[in-house]
Amino acid sequence: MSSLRARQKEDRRNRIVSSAKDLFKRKGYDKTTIENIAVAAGVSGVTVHNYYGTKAGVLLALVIESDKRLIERLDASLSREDGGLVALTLSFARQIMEHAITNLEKDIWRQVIAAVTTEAGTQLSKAYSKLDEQLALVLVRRLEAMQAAGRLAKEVSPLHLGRALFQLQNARFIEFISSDDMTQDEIETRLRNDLVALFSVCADQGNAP
Amino acid sequence: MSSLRARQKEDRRNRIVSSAKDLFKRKGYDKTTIENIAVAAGVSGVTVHNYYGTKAGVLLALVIESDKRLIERLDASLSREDGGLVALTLSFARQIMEHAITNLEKDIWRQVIAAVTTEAGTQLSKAYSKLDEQLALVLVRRLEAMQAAGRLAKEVSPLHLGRALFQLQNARFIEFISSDDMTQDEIETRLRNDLVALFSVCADQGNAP
DNA sequence: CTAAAAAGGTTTATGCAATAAAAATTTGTT
DNA sequence: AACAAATTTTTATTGCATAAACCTTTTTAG
Repeated sequence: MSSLRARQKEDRRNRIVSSAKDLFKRKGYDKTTIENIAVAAGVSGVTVHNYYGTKAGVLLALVIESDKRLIERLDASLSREDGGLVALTLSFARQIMEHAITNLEKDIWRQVIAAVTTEAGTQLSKAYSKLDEQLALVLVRRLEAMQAAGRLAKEVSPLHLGRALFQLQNARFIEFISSDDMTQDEIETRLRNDLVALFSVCADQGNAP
Repeated sequence: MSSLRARQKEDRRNRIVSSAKDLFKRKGYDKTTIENIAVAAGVSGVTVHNYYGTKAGVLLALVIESDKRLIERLDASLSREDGGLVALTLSFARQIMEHAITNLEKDIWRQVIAAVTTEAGTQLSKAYSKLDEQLALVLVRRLEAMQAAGRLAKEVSPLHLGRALFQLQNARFIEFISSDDMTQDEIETRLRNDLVALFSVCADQGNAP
């Protein structure tokens, strides 16, 4: 059962987040104040703080929402991808960048990245990290499918490979949003270079002296 | 020639940064105010802002100093490393983590990471990124040496491989400082898993359908 | 050597995020 | 209907960040 109180709270949360999203897009992150958000949502500024801790917290909540949708779309879309590992990873990266820029400006994404690290340990930050893990698992599932289809050597660990590829993609994604001048194409090139270089190393070279 | 003005300015910069380093270590980052730093350095609070823009800017300046020293030590130390790629990368990662925790607390490093992304485009942020590039080049030089010694296949690009390995290491480093509970050993394990998984993929699997 | 000019720092003032404590309101219960 | 509990709003404070006016000190030029 959901009491009136619980429903009202949920309602306020929704109003705060959607007001914030609206204002962030219209006025930019820096120019919108917590007070602006509070007024638009019909609550007091302190309540916004009580709910989300910081202004960045509100932003994080909003990003988490839209990322959940991304994961579903990505999972469906990548299953139609039938190239090699490089193509798969690049497609993965491209869709994430696409999703990012269609939703928010780069400078707002920079705030997101910053918030995730400074607020490490908070609920929202953990929730965000969890989504990252789920994104990595989307990749892992594709690798498992490839392995089952005999297009990936048996001795490779899909889990570890998927996580590694995700880390690499994520690092390049951060590079992408860190500069307004950086284009998607340039990032794709860099990521491709990473992958080609790594895959051109054979296992025996990696380990032995 | 350096005019009196230039020398005075340099002097103030030094006083600000060293006062800040001292205070950050003694009181922690959050507890030290810009005003504290200013008083300790014998300047006004606004001057600290004029010089470094933000409190995080002062922190960045201080980190850049100590990172320069790291690069030199790392370059020397890695040249004595004679294992495979995995061993090389792990040694690289270990020394960076070691350097990080002996200099500053994890929560201060989180502020550093956040500052680099939010202040993207500023002088200090660019300077930091440049150091990252130099760190990557330390790795690249080692790979070139390995290739020359015939311990790395001719078709591999040391530049691209070095950058890829650096990105991976850096992503795991950020993971390391993002949680107080995360140990160096755990990060090493994760990085090793990344590398082993990536190197177990052969070039033909990576590309073709 | 002195006076104007330029450079750079300080003072002063304002806006906003973040936090804490007290006060007021509303919901839930007996 | 009145009381108790939960939750929000009010009110107040600290500190980061920034802008503008004001001074001091160094340079430069006569």
